[in-house]
Amino acid sequence: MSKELAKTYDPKGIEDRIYQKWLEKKYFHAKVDPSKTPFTIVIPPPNITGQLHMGHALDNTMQDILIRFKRMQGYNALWQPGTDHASIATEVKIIEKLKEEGIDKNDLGREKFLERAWDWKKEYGGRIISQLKKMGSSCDWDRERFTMDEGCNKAVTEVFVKMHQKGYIYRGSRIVNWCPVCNTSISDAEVEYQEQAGHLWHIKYPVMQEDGTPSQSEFLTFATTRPETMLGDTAVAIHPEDERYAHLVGKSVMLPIVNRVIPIVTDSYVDREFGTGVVKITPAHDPNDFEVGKRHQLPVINILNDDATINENGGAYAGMDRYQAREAIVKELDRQGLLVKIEDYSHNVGTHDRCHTTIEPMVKEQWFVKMDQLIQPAVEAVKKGEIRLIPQRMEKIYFNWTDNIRDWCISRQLWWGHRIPAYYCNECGEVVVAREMPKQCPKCGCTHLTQDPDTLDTWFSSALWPFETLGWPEKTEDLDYFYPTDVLVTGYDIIFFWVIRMIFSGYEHMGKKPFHTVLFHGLVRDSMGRKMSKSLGNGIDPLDIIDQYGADALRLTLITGNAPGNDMRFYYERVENSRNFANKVWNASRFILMNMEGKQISEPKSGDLMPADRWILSKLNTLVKDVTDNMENFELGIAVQKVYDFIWDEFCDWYIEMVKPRLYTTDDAVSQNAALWTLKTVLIDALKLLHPYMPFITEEIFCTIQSQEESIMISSWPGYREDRNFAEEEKAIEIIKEAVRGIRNIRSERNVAPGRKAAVIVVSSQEDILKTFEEGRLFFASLAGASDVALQKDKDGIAKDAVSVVIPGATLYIPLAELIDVAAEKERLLKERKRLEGELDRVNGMLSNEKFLSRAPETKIAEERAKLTKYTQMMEQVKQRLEQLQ
RNA sequence: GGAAGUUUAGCUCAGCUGGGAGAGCAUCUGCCUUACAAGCAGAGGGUCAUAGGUUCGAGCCCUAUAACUUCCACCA
Repeated sequence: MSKELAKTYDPKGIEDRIYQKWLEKKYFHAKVDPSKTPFTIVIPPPNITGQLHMGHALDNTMQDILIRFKRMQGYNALWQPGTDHASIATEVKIIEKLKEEGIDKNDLGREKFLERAWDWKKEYGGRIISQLKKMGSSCDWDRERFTMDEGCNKAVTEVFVKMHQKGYIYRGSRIVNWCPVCNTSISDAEVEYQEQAGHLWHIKYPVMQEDGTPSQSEFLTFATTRPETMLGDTAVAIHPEDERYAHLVGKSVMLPIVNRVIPIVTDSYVDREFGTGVVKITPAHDPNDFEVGKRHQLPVINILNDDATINENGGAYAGMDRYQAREAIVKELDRQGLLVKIEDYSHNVGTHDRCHTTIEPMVKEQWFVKMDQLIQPAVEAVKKGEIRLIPQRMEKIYFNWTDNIRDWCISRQLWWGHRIPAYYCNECGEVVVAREMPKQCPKCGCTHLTQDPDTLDTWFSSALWPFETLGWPEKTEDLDYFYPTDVLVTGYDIIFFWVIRMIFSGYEHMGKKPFHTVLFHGLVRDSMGRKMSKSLGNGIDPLDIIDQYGADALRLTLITGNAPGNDMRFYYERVENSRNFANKVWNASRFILMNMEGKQISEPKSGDLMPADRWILSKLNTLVKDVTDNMENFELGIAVQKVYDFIWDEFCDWYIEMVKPRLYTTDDAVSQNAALWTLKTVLIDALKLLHPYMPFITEEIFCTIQSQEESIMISSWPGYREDRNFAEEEKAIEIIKEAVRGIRNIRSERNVAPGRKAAVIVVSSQEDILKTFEEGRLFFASLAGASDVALQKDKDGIAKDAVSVVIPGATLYIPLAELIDVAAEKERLLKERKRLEGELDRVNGMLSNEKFLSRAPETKIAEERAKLTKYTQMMEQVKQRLEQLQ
């Protein structure tokens, strides 16, 4: 590798080359090693249908930062990758593709369909993986898994059988959410409610008289949003204490059109305040009605086919679409004089979160997971802090769900997925749940059994992800060593789908939590705050950004200023800024390399370090401590902000500038060596701190400077060192910085041409301050644009009207003819006096407050006392100057 | 209906356990100073939503209010 670096950083080419090297060197690979502590993250497996989007980019950046950080700290870091078969999402895609070819799924048949699905997986399953590699993700690709690979299949079957034995999985007729387009049931979590404008139809049913005929005058009126469901009505309900209808208790009504006599039942589910206080009961198509039906032993009449057309129970309406039937039925009721009125009504309609079809509640025989007991350890774990959610407020959302937990419908009428390991006897109907197809029916002994055609909810397998990827149900070394994993990083949008289910599954099957920390991030939105979506066309492709600005710039953009769990907006301007920072780092390194050229650099003796060297080393030392602390606490955005500020402001804008005169103009080899050694040392440690965030550029520079070392990613994380804590030098350099800023300020204010040099006279009665300036004379002159720096104890010989700068402990004079303007000088000093008066009032106020002195911590009081001294001193200097100008 | 979040500089957002308000972008001024114009130096800009309270001290804690956002439930 050449030591010649280009003038601007160009990530193209560099990134791929470096990633290739990492792969070849197997740096991402983690092996069981009892001498090291493991640190494990399992990736939220992306869908095989998926393409990398900004959400993935953020998610994976965070994981990679943590993994690289821990790896450098010496942990045996494993980032377990893989992909998800994404049952319904993939099946929908394949059906679409088949449609383009004019093929219907059902004509193709299950086996052929699955072949197509596996082809799809082969073709697209790898796409997202290669995209993750572009991001720089340091996953252990040797361990890549798939939720439908052999091991995961085994795990799923094992879990299903075990939970069935324990009674946690059961089969039953329940109201499920049915998607008539996808032709499958879906879980409650997959239902998305949308506010829709609709109508409220007020309808009346005639009350049956004693003689068994419907009354012509007495009716029960109620309202409904889905009039077509009347075909399946098996009762009407009133509140048991509703006096208005007390006389009807025990009577019946005639269900029009169908001409079925149905009972009037009383149930406290009815809200007397709503509408007329009467509810029609359709047990087959409404979850609440289903419950009422159970309580009153009402018949359940399903009136819908799976595609939401009316079935044979709908008589004349059979075959009609649900909405067609609705119209026709309303018309018929109107004709019979039973339609009271139609109101506009806006209400929430459940839709399928994938296809946004209005779901139809239907009674179906499905498989469920009984949740009430299973969820308990998951609740306890978060309550007791065994599992920490970041940010903590996610706990409330978590408990809100667990407190209202409902059984989980896990069967799907799909083909792509884990087929349910349940077998039905063709002869006697016996249901057998087993790891393999039984040879014969245990009840009747016949050999004709058929496997349940349904597959499992895709989240059923991902719930097992943290342990199935490590080898479960086998007892593997990996499982023993890496489980429980450490941190899970994911978006808050899948807390119910995935996070909670992994937690209870971990406790249930492993007897241990799956991870100790869940780090949530928010959504990446567009610059207008909208969700990025295909329909809006406002998505930004991370790969385009990588192509334009580099993966490092993208990663930095996503993590900077992003607090856990908060949504963020994506701006090109911010990526540009990140790119600029990369360039800054690049050029600082280039500067250092250029100056190192041909020189042997050795570690200087402590006494050979200049105050500026000690200052930056001390600053770096503090930075190392702070950044490590922040990262340990998952404050990734704060940590990188500090590294950014340090590199740009302290290191580049001050230290490098301070050091230039030593490199350019001195013949002092000892001082030069000290400067170069410090530059290199600080740069390398800063690069290490930055590496988890910007892996490529840091690697490129590190390898160029440290040609004898092979990679920054396996170098060790810097530690805080007591011997690099230089409080005195920090203070001294801060004084000089203040002086430089003061002089620059005046020069700028008074429009002194940058090239115009002027002498500076530093006047201070304090030996230590004069010494500081003496030691920093060289760089002070260059930074303050001074032609000469004179140091003196008093202001003898200085023109009375020379412009001055007051800093704590010293007054600086610039005897430049064009700056002499007594009036302006006075004005400035008066302004400064006013500012100091304010400061002194504040400090004095605090220090004269008895309660402050008795209650505030010692350190705080000492701090304020120091300020008092400083401001008093400065005030004295300002007053003296003002007198001088009189 | 229940819950959570947000409200800080013109814009987008940080601000860790309460101890003198920060960043990026944008704006204004001056600089192509041999690492970097993707840069350097300087400047302006905030009653931290409102009203109370706790505290020696509140952007941060408590209460209420307002606006916006999101999640959960789904009463026909």
